[in-house]
Amino acid sequence: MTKPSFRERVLQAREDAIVASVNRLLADKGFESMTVDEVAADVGIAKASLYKHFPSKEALAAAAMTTVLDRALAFLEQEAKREAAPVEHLKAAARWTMQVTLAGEMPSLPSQNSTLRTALMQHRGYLDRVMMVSERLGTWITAAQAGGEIDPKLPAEAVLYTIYARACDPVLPFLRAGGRLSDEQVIEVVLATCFNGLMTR
Amino acid sequence: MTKPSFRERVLQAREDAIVASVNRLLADKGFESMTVDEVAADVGIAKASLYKHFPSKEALAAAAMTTVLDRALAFLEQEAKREAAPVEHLKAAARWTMQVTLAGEMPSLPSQNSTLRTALMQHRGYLDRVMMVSERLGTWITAAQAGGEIDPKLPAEAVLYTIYARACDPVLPFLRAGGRLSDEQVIEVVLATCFNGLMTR
DNA sequence: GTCTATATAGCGATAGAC
DNA sequence: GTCTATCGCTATATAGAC
Repeated sequence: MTKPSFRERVLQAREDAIVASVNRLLADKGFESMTVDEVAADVGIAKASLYKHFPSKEALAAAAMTTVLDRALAFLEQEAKREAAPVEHLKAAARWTMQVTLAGEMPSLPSQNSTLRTALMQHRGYLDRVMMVSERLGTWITAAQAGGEIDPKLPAEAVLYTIYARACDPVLPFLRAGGRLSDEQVIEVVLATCFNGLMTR
Repeated sequence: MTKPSFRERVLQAREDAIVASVNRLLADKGFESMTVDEVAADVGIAKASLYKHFPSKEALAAAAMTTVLDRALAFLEQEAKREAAPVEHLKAAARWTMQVTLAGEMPSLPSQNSTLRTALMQHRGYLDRVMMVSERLGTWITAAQAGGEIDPKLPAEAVLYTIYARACDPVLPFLRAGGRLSDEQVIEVVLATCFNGLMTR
């Protein structure tokens, strides 16, 4: 790990700017509707220059998703140090996810048979990070089910997917559009329905 | 309401076939990835013929969404005749929605700033049906909250959106892809997490 | 690596014959 | 109303000068 040269650092900064733009546009319009021209315009460079950094639109998106996963891993690492019951860690993870989503920084997953999906499935860095996040959450889920906080009758993978799904929950933007709740209130409502259910306890 | 001629009936049948294809393709790939050429090929007619029936791709999708809403209204009407607690009606509605989704017959909503979304917002028939479905569910939600079955502290619109959101819950296809659960089991698991929450009761 | 300019392909929509 | 053929546009991606 040698010290990066000035030239390398300015290049890295540019790539960070690109990824940030992609992240936002991806969250706002989705992969299919986002165009490379838009990204270039948003970053403020020529489209051809983009392709010197990333070989394809899919690679662009994959870099954005990978970056978000790195942010998630950083958060989870901090959260793991906190003293709390496993289910509280899970709630914190879901809350973080929804905060990122409402902040417009959560690139929407490739819903179905997209070219992006096949590209991601071959992207080592992406898959590795998904695995790491899943394992971190998985240990909390197992512990929470063993302790009876999370319903032990639920398949663990169902719990995992349910938490993941908060990242693209359409209830979040809908409730915000209603205008009667602040972003914080929206998150607490969805968090409550997620962990407590719709029915009265 | 005069009896339709033979010619009218064969035309209606063709439009039904078109809508059915659109419905499936929309559920499978989403609006942006679905192409009009695909629809034409799937129906087995020329693309130009499609445009004699529907003036645009958006109109095609709107017709599919409207048809699904009609199916939903028909189901809700039957469900309303059944003797049951309000919350049971809501569960039945959510279950029906998920069944349609897993059957590949639920056109995915326009996630965000799509051209489809603006088109739907000007489509009278679509908006009317959304209103009717929302009102039907709304009365059950109000009754269930008054009776204390659904948590009265939750905003009614949050309950409504949460039930709507089962139509595009990514947990459904993910759990199915896991291969360890039948479609019926997948639905019951998601239904349980929706109404009971992740935590043990 | 950055730019301007262009290649190439696919898409929504239409023209016009039958 | 159905078809074949095509328009017009936009998108991803690249060539080539600097």
